[in-house]
Amino acid sequence: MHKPNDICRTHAVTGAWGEALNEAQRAAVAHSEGPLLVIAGAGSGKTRTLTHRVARLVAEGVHPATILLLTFTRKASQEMLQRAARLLDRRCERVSGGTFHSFANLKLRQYASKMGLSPDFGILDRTDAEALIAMIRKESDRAPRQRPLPRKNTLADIFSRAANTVRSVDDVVFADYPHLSDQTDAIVEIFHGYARSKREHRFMDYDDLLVWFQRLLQEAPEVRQRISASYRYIMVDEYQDTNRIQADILYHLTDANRNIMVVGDDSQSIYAFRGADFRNIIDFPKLFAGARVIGLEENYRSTQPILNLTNIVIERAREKYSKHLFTRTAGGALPELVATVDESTQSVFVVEQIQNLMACGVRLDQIAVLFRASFHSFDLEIELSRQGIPFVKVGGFKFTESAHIKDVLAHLRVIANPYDRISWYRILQLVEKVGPRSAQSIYESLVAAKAGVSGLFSLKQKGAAMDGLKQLYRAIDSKTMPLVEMGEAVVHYYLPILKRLFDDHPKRARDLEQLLGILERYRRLDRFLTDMALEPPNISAEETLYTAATDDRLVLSTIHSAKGLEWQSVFVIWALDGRFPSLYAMAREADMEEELRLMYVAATRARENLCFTYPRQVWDRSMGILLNRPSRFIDSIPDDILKKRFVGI
DNA sequence: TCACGGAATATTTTT
DNA sequence: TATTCCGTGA
Repeated sequence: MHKPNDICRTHAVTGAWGEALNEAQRAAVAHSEGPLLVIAGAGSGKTRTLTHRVARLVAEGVHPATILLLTFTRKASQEMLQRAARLLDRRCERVSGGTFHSFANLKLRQYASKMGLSPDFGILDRTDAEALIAMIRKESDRAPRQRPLPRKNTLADIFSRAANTVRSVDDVVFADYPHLSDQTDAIVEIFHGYARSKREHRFMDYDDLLVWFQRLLQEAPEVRQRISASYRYIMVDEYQDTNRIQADILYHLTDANRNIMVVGDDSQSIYAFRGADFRNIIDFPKLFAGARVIGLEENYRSTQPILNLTNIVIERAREKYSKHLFTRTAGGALPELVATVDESTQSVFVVEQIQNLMACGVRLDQIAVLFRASFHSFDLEIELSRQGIPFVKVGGFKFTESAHIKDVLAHLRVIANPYDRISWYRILQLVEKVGPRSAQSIYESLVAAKAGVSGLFSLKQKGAAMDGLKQLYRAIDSKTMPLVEMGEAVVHYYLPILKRLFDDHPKRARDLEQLLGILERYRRLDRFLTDMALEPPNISAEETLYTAATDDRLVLSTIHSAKGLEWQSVFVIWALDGRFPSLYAMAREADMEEELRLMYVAATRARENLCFTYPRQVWDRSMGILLNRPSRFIDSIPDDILKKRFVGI
């Protein structure tokens, strides 16, 4: 099925490494100078096209380091370069690239002085950022209020959205959080406090990396010239998920050479809630006049019956590059829409179907269950455990975000920077008898003492906590030790705390061993800490050495985390109007459009079997309404495209 | 001021 | 599921 007739296997572009390309892909691979937009439909060989182009350029003698490949995840860029290396040779691995954030980080440190920044800034991940925001919020919360200030999580969302959409905090609150508009002044004040504190402590959060890099390129022409001249070819993956700052960064990066190729699918833009603007892809030809546009519409993934359905779904979108996916494969089962009596019947039904598929010889890891929100799978998880079906859940928390890893990292961060307020607060409160109050006073006297880590003892009365603080001091007074010993000392100190705090400490202790293993690969603490924030190891919190042994497991995933992946059989559960699209999205048309695209992404993950399920009647407590329709995105589709079924008890 | 336990609650989350 | 919130007792 991967060998349609018109493939030109003898063409010079593909001949060297023999992997077939279709005509559109070949045109994209052969493109050399000037801007190029590739609209790559789901399953149309996007990655193949990118990797072939990298290999082709390198094969023709372009120096790898002058090719810049920007992606959203480190994993994506690694995989692409490895594939290119397999096509050609290891030179492809020397292509410049990585994530927007890691690239910004690199260049910002290099040119920090141009912007009056210190090159040794620390990086705040989302958890750190929230912790700092929480502190600022507490400080500014002296006056009595009729209503509590928004939670730290909400505040971080607001600030991040303001940065990513290049709007003021006022605007964001007014437009996107109208229910908080009576607190706008307080929110803005916290925002300024947060910004001030970051500068004072030389911290950058994820958004700052992009914002400052954009500013550097814009305000320092000589730097812009130097950087842009050093990349002859720029390629960007998942362009539909870039935000305005990223688009602007790219624009500046092409100052010297206009050889930019972006690849994306506007129909799969599902990160607008984080500031991604799918208009970037629509506007690309306006920004880069004379841009060539190539569409990849031949699908190599799904059967025609599945594509018939997904084409209908995406037809319902308002604004898009219209595309119509097709395949040359014949046959295939109709997608199904199954109503069940209630949630537990839905779980039972899905499990039965999975068992049927297994009986037919389908491997478990070729089956996925997708859902809108990560808690939608809770009931199913229980049923799967009951039936002894192994599964992995992807999406949600990352290895480096779990509390125990953050705890250990915080100790190391204090060693790297003894005035790191966020980390001090965190580790001090791990000491017995020390709460928020004591942490604050200890930190304040520590800063005043200006004696580094040993300033820990500058506060006179600490009474009950003294013993714990001494132990803490012993663990982090290790500036001169080799890195690994430093880590070991911290973990050794932390293990008893781990046991006190977590019931599942054995599992978490193994994670810490892994962390030490990673630390061994580094020689500099600051590099290690930066990498942990920007390029965390690719393991989810669950995915330890232990569980990785069995990889034939069912996949449970949020739709967001499933982007770019495919399975033989896909179940989309909770396809209930009000859950998917979620009630939250219904107020805003743009949000509904994104939900629709999300449904499209879900449906296009399936190769052969696609099944939607929903509980027929669900009472929504928060809104006080009865949900009893299938998702509007797949409602009223004729039976010869989508087969309907009801499952009772 | 701190620790602890039970209850409530939950969009999505590449960096 | 797992984090966070809130009340209680020390």
